[in-house]
Amino acid sequence: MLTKSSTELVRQQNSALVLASLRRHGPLAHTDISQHTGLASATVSAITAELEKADVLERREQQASASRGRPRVIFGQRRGAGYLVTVRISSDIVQYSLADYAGTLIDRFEEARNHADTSTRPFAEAFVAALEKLVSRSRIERGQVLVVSISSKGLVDPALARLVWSPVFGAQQVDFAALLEPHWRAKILLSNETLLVAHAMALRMEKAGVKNLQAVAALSLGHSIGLGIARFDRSGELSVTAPNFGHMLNSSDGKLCRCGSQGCIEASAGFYGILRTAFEVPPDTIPAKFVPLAEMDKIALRARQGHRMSEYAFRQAGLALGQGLSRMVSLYENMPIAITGPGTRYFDLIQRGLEEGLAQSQQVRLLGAPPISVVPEEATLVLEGHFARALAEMDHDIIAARTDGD
Amino acid sequence: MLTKSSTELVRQQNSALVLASLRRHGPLAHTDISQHTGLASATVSAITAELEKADVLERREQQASASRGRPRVIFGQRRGAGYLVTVRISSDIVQYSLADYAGTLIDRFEEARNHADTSTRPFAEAFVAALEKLVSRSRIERGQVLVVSISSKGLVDPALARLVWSPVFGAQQVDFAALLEPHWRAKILLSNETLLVAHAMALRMEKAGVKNLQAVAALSLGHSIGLGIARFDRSGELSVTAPNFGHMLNSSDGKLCRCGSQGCIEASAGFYGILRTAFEVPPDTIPAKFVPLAEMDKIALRARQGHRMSEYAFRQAGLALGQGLSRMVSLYENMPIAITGPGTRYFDLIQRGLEEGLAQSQQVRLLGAPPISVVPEEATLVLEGHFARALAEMDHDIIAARTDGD
DNA sequence: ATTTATTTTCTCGACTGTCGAGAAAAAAGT
DNA sequence: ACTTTTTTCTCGACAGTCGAGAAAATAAAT
Repeated sequence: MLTKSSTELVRQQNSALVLASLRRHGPLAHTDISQHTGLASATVSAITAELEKADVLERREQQASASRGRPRVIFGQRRGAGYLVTVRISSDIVQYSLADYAGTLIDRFEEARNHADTSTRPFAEAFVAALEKLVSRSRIERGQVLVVSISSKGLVDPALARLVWSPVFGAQQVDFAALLEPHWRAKILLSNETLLVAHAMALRMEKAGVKNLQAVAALSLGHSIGLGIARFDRSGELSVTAPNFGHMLNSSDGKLCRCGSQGCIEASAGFYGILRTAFEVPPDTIPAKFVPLAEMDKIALRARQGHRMSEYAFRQAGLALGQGLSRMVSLYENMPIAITGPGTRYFDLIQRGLEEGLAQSQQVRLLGAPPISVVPEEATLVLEGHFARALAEMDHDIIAARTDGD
Repeated sequence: MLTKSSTELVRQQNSALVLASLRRHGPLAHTDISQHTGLASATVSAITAELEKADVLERREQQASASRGRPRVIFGQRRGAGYLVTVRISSDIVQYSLADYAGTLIDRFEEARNHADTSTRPFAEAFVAALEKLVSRSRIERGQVLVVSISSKGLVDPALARLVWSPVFGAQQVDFAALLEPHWRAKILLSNETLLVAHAMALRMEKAGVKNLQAVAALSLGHSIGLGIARFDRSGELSVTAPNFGHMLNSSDGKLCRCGSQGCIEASAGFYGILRTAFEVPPDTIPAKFVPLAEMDKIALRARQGHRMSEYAFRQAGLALGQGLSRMVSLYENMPIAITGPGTRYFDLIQRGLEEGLAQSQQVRLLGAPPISVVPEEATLVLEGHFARALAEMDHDIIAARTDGD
């Protein structure tokens, strides 16, 4: 159902527009805001005045005025207007970060994960304690943290902030909302890691001035395989999803996946899948859950030296990925694909198979293969996505609160 | 990029809301409009008055007033405010319809297709002539036709109104916009047929009061395989797409598809694919382009009587469909699936394989199989979709024109 | 030191829109 | 004829955007 509009909503939308343009371009003067948003100067005045009174924006010192004329007043997000916490859960570590409303990092630390421990209880306790440590170390009230943004690989229920299935905990669900509910007023965002990568890539490409950008996909290669899709919807907003790509059915080849199904993409293209093929382990057995990168490097070295089975394993991985991506573009549309993750270091070995797999579908033959780029620093992208999403969420919440607040 | 908002846009949105609620519920009185839209009574007055003056709405005779009190004034779309033409291109016939702005059918006829003729030229000429016939027979000016909505199976470029790939013309593209450009001012909409089915199903389910409806998929079974996905986006608007599902890669089994690729879903589940398997024709040959329904009925009969290879052919078709659908829900989300088309009459033979294919993916095992319903009358759904989309388009255009028109 | 030019921000009135309340209209019941 | 009931219509208050021009604040020129 469509919803009704009103003059108040107009203000809300335009306020959001102002905040968004400050996010995109950094602190700006009145004139620039007007230009970037298309709003009339008078409107910008009204909005900035209101946001300034609400302690959301603050005036920044302008740099030595190069030109003559009345000096510009630079507006920027007020640092103390709120804080955000990001939690990046990866296979071996958990990284906690604290940042302010302007997006500047305040504190960050990592904690090692205990692989042997597959139950969620100790993890949950460590998680709550780490958050406590984060705020107390920086002398921030829990109440000032407006958003906690958590990311993990696996299948996520974003609405309920519940981890449905993850490589680490399997089907043991983790309910983050319930964990923080009692003591934290912050909004909990739980995102698939590769979703954040896709989000960050979309923003990067938009900033780089890519024309007619409709959608971007991110593919993460590692122990597990992740896919994120970011699409600009009709209203120009970015809507991102993390499909269950790694465990999408690839082929009825009987390769057992650690999820319990057979023939998942990950069973061919995840690290353990590559290792299994390279060592000719029977496809119905699952090798060690976590394959050390050094081990993968060894296989890659052999493959590059011409060892047949190792080469074959990587090519099969590429094939599974290419076929999966061909299905993705068949079901969505052609879009640029960014490949990240530790697996990118084997891209030379994967590429041929990947292209072969892509070329097998009509969509690709008709409209050409999607442009593929390799962006190794996954962690950076994940953090970029965390910040972008959390700050946008804060902006929206603050604006929404303003209206019905007083 | 977000776009700025203004008071005029508010009026536009709310006018659209009023027109949409009239579409959904039929002619309504002031009070009902206010209730359905959530707009204040005064606002409804302002909007209806404006639309009435613009000859978009008209007052209808109210039925014998059952209750006392001031009699209601019923508003409805004015029939003559514009006309729409729908063209349904199927494998054997082309159906042309003419309807008015209120959505009532004025004229309809069908023309047989010549199968032997695979060039687009004669088709294009017949198409233009049929449209001419449609308006002249009903004494309507070409200029009064505001939308021509065309549907076909195959791959479509909705933005350019160009048929990119179709079962009939293959890669020979048909540019409908160019065909009508010189003489028609109407907006040309070109949609994949199953996209319209998905749209219609979404509206039906919404009307039936299904709760938490996020998305609906329609799967059309016949000579070719089509899929439409309708999703309600954040703003509550319905956005529908027609992925290239029939030619999505299913399996590297070498089955040649008529599109030239190998292993397409259609190569297993299209009528010719089923026939090929049933008759044990080598998978690298393509049987007759159009398999008569009578022929398929015969195979189905044999299958139901226990003939192994026929049974197997249908089960393989189901398997390919089920695996494809499992990929669809992996890449999108779980959603109700409506199956239509002539192939539904063999659903009993397909079902087992379909369920088997679906169950092979983690997504389905984790979140359950999507609810599947069978809705045989495909043509009805296509027309429903045509009308819904064309009328919505007209509503939007009329409202948009109002603002910058005077 | 004062004036002028320039650039930016701020302010005012006109306009468009929504909303709530209550007046006006129009029919049925008494 | 009067009352009741239901619905539509109208009015004034309020919220928002916009264009134009006033005001502010600085550098350059005199």
